[in-house]
Amino acid sequence: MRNTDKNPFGAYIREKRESFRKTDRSFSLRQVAQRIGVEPSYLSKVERGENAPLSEEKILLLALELDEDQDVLLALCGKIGKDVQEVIRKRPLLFAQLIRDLKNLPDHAVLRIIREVRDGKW
Amino acid sequence: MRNTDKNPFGAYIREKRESFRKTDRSFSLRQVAQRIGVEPSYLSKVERGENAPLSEEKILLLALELDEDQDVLLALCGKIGKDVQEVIRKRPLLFAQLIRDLKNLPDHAVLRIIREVRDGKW
DNA sequence: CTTCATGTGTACTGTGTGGTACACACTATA
DNA sequence: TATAGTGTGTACCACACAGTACACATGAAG
Repeated sequence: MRNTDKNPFGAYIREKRESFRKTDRSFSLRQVAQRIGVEPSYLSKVERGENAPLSEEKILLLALELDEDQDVLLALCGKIGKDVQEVIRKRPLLFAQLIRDLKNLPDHAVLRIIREVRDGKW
Repeated sequence: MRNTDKNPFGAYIREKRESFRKTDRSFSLRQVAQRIGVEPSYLSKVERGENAPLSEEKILLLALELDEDQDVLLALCGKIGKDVQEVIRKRPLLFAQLIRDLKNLPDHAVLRIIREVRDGKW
């Protein structure tokens, strides 16, 4: 596999950051890097997809910065939030199986379950 | 935290293996180690909780060996199966949210959902 | 023209992961 | 009593993860 492989995370956040930057000069790479707590050179590598992994903590900060969904950004990095992982690990028989059962359901069916759960029907 | 911390995985599989061993001498540490493809000294460290991580692949083999549930053994190691992870990463908005919503539901409620999904009601 | 901010290249680091290789002491057994 | 098998201690290893530190070239702004 090539060095700059097709991981879309870097390109995605770069685009998002630069779009913010058009109206807010505080969204330079350097300043965003400082706000999420990494060196500019490192964020640069991240944005160019140079196999520079971000920790979950930084990804969550970046999601706040760029007004993105945390779970989506984590997923783009191949990760899953620790809180979600913990839910599964505490009741693996239940949750691992449920997820496998839901794997092939279409979105609208999963959404229906979510709605029913939220309505407190359970 | 102490070196041999309170991770229960090692003690758990040791007990299980030794119970098998009472009726089947092929369940010595060495032979099981060979069957799952690690060095005996390493499995020894695993069983004594000496911070010796097993890869998912070996854990799944061990689950077959010891007639244990794969997801449960993985969970005891603080891991989640790659297949389950992939389901979540492919549709993070749906699944991460669903899991958080189900977090505090009692077992029987989750089971009801599983049953309904399996009955094809969705 | 200088000065400041910006993005990037290069080198380096510590910790965790997932192991191997081999020697050692003990035990069962034939 | 040889010897085969058993569990363990010690040393070592490669690679992934998650970065820092600093120099450099460029571009914008005063």
